[in-house]
Amino acid sequence: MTASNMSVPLWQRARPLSEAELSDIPWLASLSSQEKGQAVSSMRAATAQAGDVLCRIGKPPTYWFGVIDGLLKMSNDNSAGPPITFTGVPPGAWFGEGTLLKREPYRYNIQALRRSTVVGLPIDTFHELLDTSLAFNRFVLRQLNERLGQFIAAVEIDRLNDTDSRVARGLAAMFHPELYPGVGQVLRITQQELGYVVGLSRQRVNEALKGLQDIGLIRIEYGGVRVLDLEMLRNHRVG
DNA sequence: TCATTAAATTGTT
DNA sequence: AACAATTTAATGA
Repeated sequence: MTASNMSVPLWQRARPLSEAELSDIPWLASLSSQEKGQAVSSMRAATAQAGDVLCRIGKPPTYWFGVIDGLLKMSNDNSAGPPITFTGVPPGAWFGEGTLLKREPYRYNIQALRRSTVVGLPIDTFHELLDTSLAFNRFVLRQLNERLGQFIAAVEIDRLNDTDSRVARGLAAMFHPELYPGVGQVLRITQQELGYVVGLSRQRVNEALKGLQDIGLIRIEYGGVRVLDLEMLRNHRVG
């Protein structure tokens, strides 16, 4: 899967957000009307094709990103060390605040696994909202806290180095209701895409999914997975 | 809206 | 990696 575009042209095709898209953004509702206007007028939506890169390791921070529709992955390919996918990035996700806060270069790549609708809030607006809006601060803080919990869980599972558990954790992470409110009970992801996210072959993912389905944690659907017991999926271990 | 066809996805070897 | 079976998406009457 090669990137079909160069560094930034994704945002040259950017457009204002539709009403439906705006209503899908959870933190907008808690802003004052003035702050909301500020955010809405500076935000841009764009369609990323499969393989498009939204941000690259080492590039200066430009936007706070949101996913309206589709699927992205966060990884460290083409950096020193082995390629590792940190997580899949499903609809409802907002990310990049850590990099923006420190005004440091991105530490990961974000790439579209399939055609996706993404939103960018410029870094300047991001900081203005941080300086003026208590509600916005609360959202960002909660976001950072929830994600910290996810990464701790990730380290825990990776120590076990069990592939079934990696699939379970990767799935459970993307079903996180606070971080990814756009997902719901059914995550739209193909087994091929899940393979990219957890770093396994499609065949291996297929076997792991069947195992998870047998013990009643998920139901495999065409082009997606339905979660039946998120708590058990999170804590899944072999044996 | 329905039938037909093409494309995508899955399950299996 | 390749294959067949199944599901969805697209097309046009």
